[in-house]
Amino acid sequence: MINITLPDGSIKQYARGTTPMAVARDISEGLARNVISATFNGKTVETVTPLAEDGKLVLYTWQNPEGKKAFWHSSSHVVAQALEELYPGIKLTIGPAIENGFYYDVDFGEHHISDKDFPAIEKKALEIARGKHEFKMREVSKARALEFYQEAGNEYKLELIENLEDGEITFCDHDTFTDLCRGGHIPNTGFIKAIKILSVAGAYWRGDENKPQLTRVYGISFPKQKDLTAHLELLEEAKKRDHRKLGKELELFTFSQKVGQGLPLWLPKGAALRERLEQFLKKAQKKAGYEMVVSPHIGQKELYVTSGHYAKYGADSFQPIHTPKEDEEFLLKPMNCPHHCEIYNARPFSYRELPKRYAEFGTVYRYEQSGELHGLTRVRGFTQDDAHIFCTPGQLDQEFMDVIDLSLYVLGSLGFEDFSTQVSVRDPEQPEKYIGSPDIWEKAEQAIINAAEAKKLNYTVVEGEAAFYGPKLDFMVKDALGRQWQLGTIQVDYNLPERFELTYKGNDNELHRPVMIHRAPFGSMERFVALLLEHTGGNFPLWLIPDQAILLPVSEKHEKYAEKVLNSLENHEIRALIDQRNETVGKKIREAEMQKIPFMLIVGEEEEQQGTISVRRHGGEDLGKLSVQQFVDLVEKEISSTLKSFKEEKV
RNA sequence: GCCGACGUAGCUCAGGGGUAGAGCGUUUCCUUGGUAAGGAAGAGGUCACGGGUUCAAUUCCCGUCGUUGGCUCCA
Repeated sequence: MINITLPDGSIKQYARGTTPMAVARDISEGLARNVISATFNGKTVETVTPLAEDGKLVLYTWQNPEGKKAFWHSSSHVVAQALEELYPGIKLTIGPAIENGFYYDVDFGEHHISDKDFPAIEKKALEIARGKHEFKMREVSKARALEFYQEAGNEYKLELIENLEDGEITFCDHDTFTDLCRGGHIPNTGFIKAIKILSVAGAYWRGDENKPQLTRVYGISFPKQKDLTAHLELLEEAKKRDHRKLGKELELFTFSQKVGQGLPLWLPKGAALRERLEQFLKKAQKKAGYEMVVSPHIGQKELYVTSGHYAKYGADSFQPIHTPKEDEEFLLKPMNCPHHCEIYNARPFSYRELPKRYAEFGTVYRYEQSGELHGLTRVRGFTQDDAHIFCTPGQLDQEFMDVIDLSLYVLGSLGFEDFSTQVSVRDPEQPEKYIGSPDIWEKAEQAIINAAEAKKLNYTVVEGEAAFYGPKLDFMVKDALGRQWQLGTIQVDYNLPERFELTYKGNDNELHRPVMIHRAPFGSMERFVALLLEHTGGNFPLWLIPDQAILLPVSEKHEKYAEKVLNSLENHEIRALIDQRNETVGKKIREAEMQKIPFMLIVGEEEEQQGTISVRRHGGEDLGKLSVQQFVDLVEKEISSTLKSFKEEKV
């Protein structure tokens, strides 16, 4: 007999060789029907794997992420079988589960597939799934495994097997299909009731652009047809919220082929919105002791050689700008920090004067590869809400925590409640990727973790994600559809002060190196606006939205009155406009709704008589007739409830 | 940059070897209206660009540019 510990802590005895499925059946018939995956002592096992020792067993259903993983991984086997049957001679490589679904990387050889082929693949895969074929794992010797794929002529699988130890190689069979596989499957293919092939894309073998390019087939599957329908609806919703679509509809920004790809043009409404975001942050930064600085868009190449950016990004950035003078070269600035270092260098500082906090909405240029460009989230010219804090090593912890406060204030004011943070540290395996000595890195990493602890942030540490000049803390925001975005960033930097020979005089009358903090709570204005658009679906917070109210005169007779109301709204700094078109009220309302304007103010005979406005909220709620003053109060109250000032005194 | 898809009116899209269509928008006229589309008429297109095949190309083929889904990278 063996002792099986379940997640609730209970221990049950079973005959040696029992299976997770048998345990599930012992607990309840219902669980047995739903269990699709299990871990034993932390290791993924099949639901039919015999358990030979005491241990902890966790059973998973579709409701658990682990269950979904097994489900999607199993689905990739089924799709792979379908592909092999439809396109004989293709070479399969790897087919893992991903966050939402799975993919299979395939060398299609002579075959070409496009989205027109998806329905046939889905049909074939579903046919296979309906056969309720069991997934059966078996151990295979390395020699046998190599032989199998040599016969199949699949050099990719051979490469995978070469890197595995004899004795740990397993194959998985279902129906007529066999694949090299580590394991973690659902009991049989019959659980898969809905399969959707989502897209195909190129992907290099092992992510290396020097290796052959494979075709990656993305798909997703579900245990119920209605789950697939719901998922497709979510994708539709994401499409509706796409910032590129909304940006066009709401006239915020555009792109021009003539100007160049990846170079956004901000339209008046978008520019004004950006301006409000900047003012909002400037106000908070002023309170937090920042000083604004301004630096030009280009700098001598030498500047970036000193900073190390040239060595790191030179090849991938805009090529140097030459002047009439021989050998003189300038670069479009890829970052603001070198300029700010030189601003710091403008005069000597005493430790009594630190920290210095230099802020600038600095526009930077990076030559992103054309395939990387995406709406406003990945562009070639963008404005960072950048600042660099120069402080003594002793001030670092406090400064870092203050920046966290500022970032939290920014997120709170814009309605992001669901976020986490990530501490990015070195990859210990690749020290050559980073500049600066290991002990300096060690100190910087520790400072960040200390601050995150002190601020009780929900954080995870990720190795290898640090910038080349220092570790960082990133804010990861979940938007309304649950998608993760990387936003503001705070980075510690001991390297640039060294490179630019920054100093301050300490109380010992000696020169010391300051520490630098790079930080950008928005990240970049472009990306932040994109995220806000997708998060809010275009329904920005009232303080930020381009048009807060629109006056809708019932007929031309009431335009004069509408203008009068508009005037007094403007005196109260409410952004409003009048729809003066010769259209019916119904039509004006419909279009104001589609423009997502928060308040529709209907003015007609009655309102003019009473000196009121009829207020309709976006979405249809009727707030009745209000005086202009009552409406102004309403707007002001709503704004002040979301937009508190930074470090507001409690009264 | 690489692989796939796409590029038709200001916008969203249909069409297809014989030089083009819808809805919305826009213009003009009628209508002066009460909480998500009042009516009529008109204007608007070198079918992304360049080449090839063809009697004939917007349609088929090739290339370029751009957009897009990924790969690598990053704010």
